[in-house]
Amino acid sequence: MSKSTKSATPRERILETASELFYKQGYRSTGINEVIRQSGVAKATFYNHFPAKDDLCLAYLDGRSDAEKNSITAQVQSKRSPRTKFLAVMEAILPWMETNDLRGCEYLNTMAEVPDPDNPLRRRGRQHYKWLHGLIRELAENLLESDPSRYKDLDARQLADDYMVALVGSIALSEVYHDTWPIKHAITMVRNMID
Amino acid sequence: MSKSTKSATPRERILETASELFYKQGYRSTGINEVIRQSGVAKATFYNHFPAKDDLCLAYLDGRSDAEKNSITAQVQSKRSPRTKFLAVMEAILPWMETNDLRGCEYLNTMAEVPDPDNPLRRRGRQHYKWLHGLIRELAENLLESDPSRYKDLDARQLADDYMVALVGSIALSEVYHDTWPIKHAITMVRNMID
DNA sequence: AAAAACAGACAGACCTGTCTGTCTTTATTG
DNA sequence: CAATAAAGACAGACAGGTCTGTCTGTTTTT
Repeated sequence: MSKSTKSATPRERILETASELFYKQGYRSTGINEVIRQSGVAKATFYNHFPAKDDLCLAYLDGRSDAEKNSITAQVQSKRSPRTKFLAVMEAILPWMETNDLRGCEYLNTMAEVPDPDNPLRRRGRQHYKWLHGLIRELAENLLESDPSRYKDLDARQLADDYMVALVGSIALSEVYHDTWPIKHAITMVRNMID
Repeated sequence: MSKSTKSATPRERILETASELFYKQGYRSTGINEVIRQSGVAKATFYNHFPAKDDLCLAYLDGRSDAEKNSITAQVQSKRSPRTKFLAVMEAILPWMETNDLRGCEYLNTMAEVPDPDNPLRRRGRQHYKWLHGLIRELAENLLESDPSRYKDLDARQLADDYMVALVGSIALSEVYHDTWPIKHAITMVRNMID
């Protein structure tokens, strides 16, 4: 048992430990036994909650997805204008990445370890990115409608696609370079798209 | 033994087999025994050429890097104008990705499995992307110098950074969506950067 | 004759998942 | 409230398989 995870339920302890380890070390590099040991749980208890390792990974991805959705949604709502709401998504990436040791996106990393496109783990990644894409698309539409004359040359769909490419590219590149400059750069890219 | 890999030397057979398997299945998911079996080589022979599995992975990444460098360089040189040379890099990604079952970039995928930033495998990824970045930067400078009045508002450095973010983002996204639209989209993005 | 490739047994560690049995908590009763 | 029943958590041995890497010895190539 590692930290102040004593009061939580076994399932929570397992999931919390696994999320950390899967993210830091990768999915395949992290063994069930390591998760069990660090979460201070009996093996039977573990398999009672998660029939197989893949189920644990699914729970990990789902948990992260929910947390990210809540975090991003909150940050968008905290802004006033359509313009600042639009920019908020990309701006949220920087602090998130900085607190994560530049380990990149959990979905991209997991997908790299799971080649089969039909694997449920991969579906989760697609789902999450489709959600993000939809959100950005929506924010783009709101922005364009807020000042049609100014943004008459822009198309919401294309704008959202541009946004996604820049966002994902900056995350992946920052992992490659182990530096945050690509994210800072992508922030200005997104800003230039609409200014 | 799988294909027409009989005439090649054992080392070549090993490397060719491993490159396929590592790329398709991932590094950790591919066992040495599988490589040995499929390349039709004795185990002692394998360990005679590659002291450890990581050495094989390094050779795999280096081989791919060289091949990509040659391929991209050739495609750039086949173009005439600075503008088409500039665009050639991004345009080269589409056919490459299509022939690869949208499995994405071997460096991004491998780096996801190797968390330690100082691991030599990760260094290789950084090296390769720095090379690519340098090439694009050079092409950007040539482009800007070719018509200073037209491109007076552009900065080569920033242009190259934009380019890299779009390029990497489109590769990662196309793996997520298992579709080539992000790459096609990034091609127009790059085009819009200079037109 | 020397170097390299072949074939494959083997060691030791690690993996996921099962199983047995005990202890603790929680829920349901009288 | 108190006794008991049921559910869940604990501890850890164990099975069966896979992993990397070593080693022995034979055959082929140079």
